Amino acid sequence: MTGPQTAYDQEFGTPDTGQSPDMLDAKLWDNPCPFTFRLNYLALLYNTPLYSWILETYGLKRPEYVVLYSLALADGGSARDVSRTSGFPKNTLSRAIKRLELMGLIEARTKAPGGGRKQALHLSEKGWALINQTRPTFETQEKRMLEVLSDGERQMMFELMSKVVLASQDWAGDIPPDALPETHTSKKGNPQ
Amino acid sequence: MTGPQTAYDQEFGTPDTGQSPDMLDAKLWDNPCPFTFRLNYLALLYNTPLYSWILETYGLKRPEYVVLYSLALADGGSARDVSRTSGFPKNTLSRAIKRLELMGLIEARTKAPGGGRKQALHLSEKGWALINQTRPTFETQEKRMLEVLSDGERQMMFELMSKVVLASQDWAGDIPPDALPETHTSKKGNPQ
DNA sequence: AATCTTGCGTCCCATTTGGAACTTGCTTTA
DNA sequence: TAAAGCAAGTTCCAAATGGGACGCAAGATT
Repeated sequence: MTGPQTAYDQEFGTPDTGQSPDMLDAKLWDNPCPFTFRLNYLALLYNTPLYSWILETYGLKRPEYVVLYSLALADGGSARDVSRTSGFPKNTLSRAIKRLELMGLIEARTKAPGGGRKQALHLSEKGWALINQTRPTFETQEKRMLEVLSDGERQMMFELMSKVVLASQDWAGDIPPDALPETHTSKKGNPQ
Repeated sequence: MTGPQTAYDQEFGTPDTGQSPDMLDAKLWDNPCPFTFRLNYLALLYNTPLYSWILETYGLKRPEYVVLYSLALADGGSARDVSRTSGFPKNTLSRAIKRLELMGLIEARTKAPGGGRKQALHLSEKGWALINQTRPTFETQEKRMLEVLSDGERQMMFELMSKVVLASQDWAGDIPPDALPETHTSKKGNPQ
């Protein structure tokens, strides 16, 4: 379905419109993808302030902090593991890890630089300290975020989200070919 | 790329540690922030293939497509509106809009370049065509994503997410000062 | 009206990002 | 055991990104 619709009646000449058609409302209530919009929007609202706080307080960029956080949860993990569970490409993480090593937040890898095969990474004493110092803030933010929900609702939410994640094998990875509106019928054109 | 194909523990011949940490499991089940991890993880799995498909098929980068999608939902919106509802900074959107205009996907703004005040943006005929052609794929992906849930569960999920979004005023924006483990003064608490 | 204030859009430029090719080393196969 | 295959990590470099300063228009204040 493609309702081209305009969710909000379009004004033709929007008269200066002091009140623009509240785009947020449109995205929330008139969106063909209401779920994934909420997903992205909440992630945004959650991540942005936290990571900018981390940056100005500790000088760590997001991929760097993500590595620390990941190792705190799965000590001995590899760069590849972090990549797969966080979405950052491996070269970005390679850089991040190099810098963390330099800062003494993760233990120096014995493997000679030049890249070997899977390298197990470990937080250093300092790395653990930083995580213990910062993680509570992330936790608190998540708690605040879910404060509107009752205990039962939170539980339900958790179960539903888990269910979707666990089934992600079924839908993630690639676009279903039959969903594609003519990817390459004729290379040029899309003659509509 | 985002096709995690069971590449988990392939071997446990790791010399010393021996354990294969399975970081994904740790992040799912051992995370102090289980909700926001799922949020980010699902957003990642959803966005990545779609936007890379858009890029190779139509040559539009993510901020560009986001502008189109936003206008399709709220025609006449401004760059600022898109920024606030999508999280991209305004200069990134300024560039995106310029390019879309150049490509004829949004109607040329009358306002002289040099920046005026709020400018209402509108999709062109071509812009609508592109959106009508692509939006179904986004929709399908969302449907596939939620296929594991029953109708009732989907409904519940939708309501819970909406509730959290609607209350976002209460928690978004800034870190709660009392949650901060001492930003720069004497440090106390949270040792360990 | 004159002036101040606010806030949108643009430009400049240092920094960051990520695709692609490469290096290295484990694993498999013959 | 040699050779091929494959996957983790690194490097290179062009491109994208976003902070900050600026210009400009529409309220707000007097």
